[in-house]
Amino acid sequence: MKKNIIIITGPTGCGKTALSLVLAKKMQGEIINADSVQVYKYFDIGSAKPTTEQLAQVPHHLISILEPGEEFNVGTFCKLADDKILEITNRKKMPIVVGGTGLYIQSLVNGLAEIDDVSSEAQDKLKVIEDNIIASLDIAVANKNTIIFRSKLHNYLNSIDNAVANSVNPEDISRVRRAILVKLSTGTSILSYQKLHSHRDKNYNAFIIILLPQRELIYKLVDERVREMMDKGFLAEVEALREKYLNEAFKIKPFTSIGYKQIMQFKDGNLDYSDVVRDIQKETRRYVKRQFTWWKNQPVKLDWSECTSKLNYTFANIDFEKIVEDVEKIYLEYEWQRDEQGIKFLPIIMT
RNA sequence: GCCCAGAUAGCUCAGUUGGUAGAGCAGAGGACUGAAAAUCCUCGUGUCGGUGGUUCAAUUCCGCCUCUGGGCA
Repeated sequence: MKKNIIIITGPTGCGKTALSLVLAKKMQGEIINADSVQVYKYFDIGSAKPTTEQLAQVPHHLISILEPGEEFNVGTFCKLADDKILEITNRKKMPIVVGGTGLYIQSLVNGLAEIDDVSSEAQDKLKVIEDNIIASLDIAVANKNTIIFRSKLHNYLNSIDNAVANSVNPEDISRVRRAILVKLSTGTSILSYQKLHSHRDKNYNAFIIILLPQRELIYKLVDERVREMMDKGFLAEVEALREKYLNEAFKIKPFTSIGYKQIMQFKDGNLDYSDVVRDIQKETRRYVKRQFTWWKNQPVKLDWSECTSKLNYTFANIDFEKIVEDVEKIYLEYEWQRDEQGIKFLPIIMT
């Protein structure tokens, strides 16, 4: 029988942490982190990790488990989270997955195409190919951010895997690279793997609580939160990490995330101090927008059962105890066994 | 009070030798199957400050008015 899990997600800064603590205490839960930056050690302030006091209140998993240079991706997340869910369930506790990384949650619930890890040979080969492209370009455009570089890489993909090349935008370097790597490594097109999987499998009975603050409200919360991060010493945190990793920094993934990226640019002298806060706020707003798009369309696209309930609150006098009471009632009313999909979606609107 | 320069998209501005306009930023919508806080796609109608005049036609030329800078008394 499928295991029950509760998931709390929503845009950054909407109160997921606060809600998760209250819910975990009430339901004998343990929290599993589903945030792609919080898995890294030392990236604390900028990733808005729960504080030490908060971490002590309830058992937390998959937070600060990696050194910054370590590789991590959706696949790894799913494996680790699956193990934790099993472990927690065996302890007769409720697994509560909390985080804003939509892809992680989707993949945990719906599964992931089964593709072996790409070989290091494939990775080396891609590197050689990219270096050759760079070498063939004029110095002025010999940069991986240029359109010309990207279109040449896309041409290469087209030569080894025409079908994916047609389905991927040439500018979309992440997907172009991934497609090349899979083809080089396995000899099979990534499209074949994806077709085989097609998001049909459901791994858990998942009760997905999604916090949806009104746009203007969340933008205000985001602006405030960025200012708070600066007050808490965000600059110093990045400065210390920068000194620690120096020339390696460009290889370290969490440095490319919002906030860390801008402060690094500032420290390199490529961004004025007056623009740092403004830029971080702006990028966070855009990120929030992407998260909205993701969650707005995900249930329909993945054929999740429609939400039968919806909760509304005003943020000004928000009471997490009350929310948890309401949430628990809905959760208990729900009869998992009778639901074919095993997925329930509970939006919480905040105005 | 006088002189000069402005007033055009939410913001900063470009432009129309007279035929009702377009960039950047901000913003909005979307995609997403092992880098996802990543990566990428699409989207610009606004009394061209108000008013009167010249003209077939005015945001554009002329007059007056209002406001905003700067200068001189």
